[in-house]
Amino acid sequence: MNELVTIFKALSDETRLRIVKLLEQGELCVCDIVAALDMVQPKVSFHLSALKEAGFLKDRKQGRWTHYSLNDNDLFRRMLLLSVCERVSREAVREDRTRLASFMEKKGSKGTVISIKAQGKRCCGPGALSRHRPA
Amino acid sequence: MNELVTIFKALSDETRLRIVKLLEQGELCVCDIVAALDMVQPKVSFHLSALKEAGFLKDRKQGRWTHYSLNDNDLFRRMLLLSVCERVSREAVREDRTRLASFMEKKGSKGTVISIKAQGKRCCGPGALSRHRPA
DNA sequence: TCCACATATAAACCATTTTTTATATATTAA
DNA sequence: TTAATATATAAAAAATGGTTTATATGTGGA
Repeated sequence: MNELVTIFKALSDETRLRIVKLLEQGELCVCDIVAALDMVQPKVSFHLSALKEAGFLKDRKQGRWTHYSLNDNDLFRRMLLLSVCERVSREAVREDRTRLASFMEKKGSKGTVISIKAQGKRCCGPGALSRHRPA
Repeated sequence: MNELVTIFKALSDETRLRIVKLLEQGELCVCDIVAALDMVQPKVSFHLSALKEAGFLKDRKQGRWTHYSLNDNDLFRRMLLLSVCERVSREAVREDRTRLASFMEKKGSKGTVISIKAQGKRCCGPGALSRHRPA
């Protein structure tokens, strides 16, 4: 019962739903999410860790970056993530997407990028992680 | 997005999951639930209203009693309720069931019962509301 | 080595939720 | 009408959750 409570609690916060919706497109590192949500980094880390504790996210450490992505190991959680992505309108996260895109661009042009093969890990939704996604 | 948060918030509390699990068997009035959970009545009313606000319950007023039951109008919520009932173990609510049963019996023998046709409204789960259930 | 960066964690603070206690409302029975 | 019962609501207290600010940790580059 406790696990169930943790699962639902993780999804009962707007910021966390926005994070899920962002990750629908594929993995992101913390600084991407910080830019997309336009929030301070500890706040984002707090919510990421709530989602991770509940089993919704996995992380991949690489150098100084931590990349988070939706965790599709468990069918129930996957179904919930899918429901969330379906139900959070494109409109609701348009600005997040805009900020993310412009942050990505800035990173690209800065030349501080380390080249990584894009990893097409996806949990749900129609799109696929397509962009070349270094940090 | 707000509605989604409300939905998940409603399910992210142990007491409310216990209530859902109790109502799996069919409608109950507040005093039944109070007895089953062994909690004070305003507390139970508070949680019932959270579940109702989120669209998980409907109520039926009859005389001095309010009978609550799972609301199966919406497919998404129904799926969530089903998931909850599936995942909350029988063990986890055994004592609730025991207290409920003995409360029912007491009511029955007290003779203060008003006769109502049992209503087989069910949302999910294998059992059906079978008992003759007045308040 | 030293510095800058990405992220995590801790502590203090603020906000929301839950619980308790008290009381109000409505209904039925006497 | 009065008393008893079932439930709801309100206000205060307690608990939990989220945000902010400051700092720690770990990594890679100069």
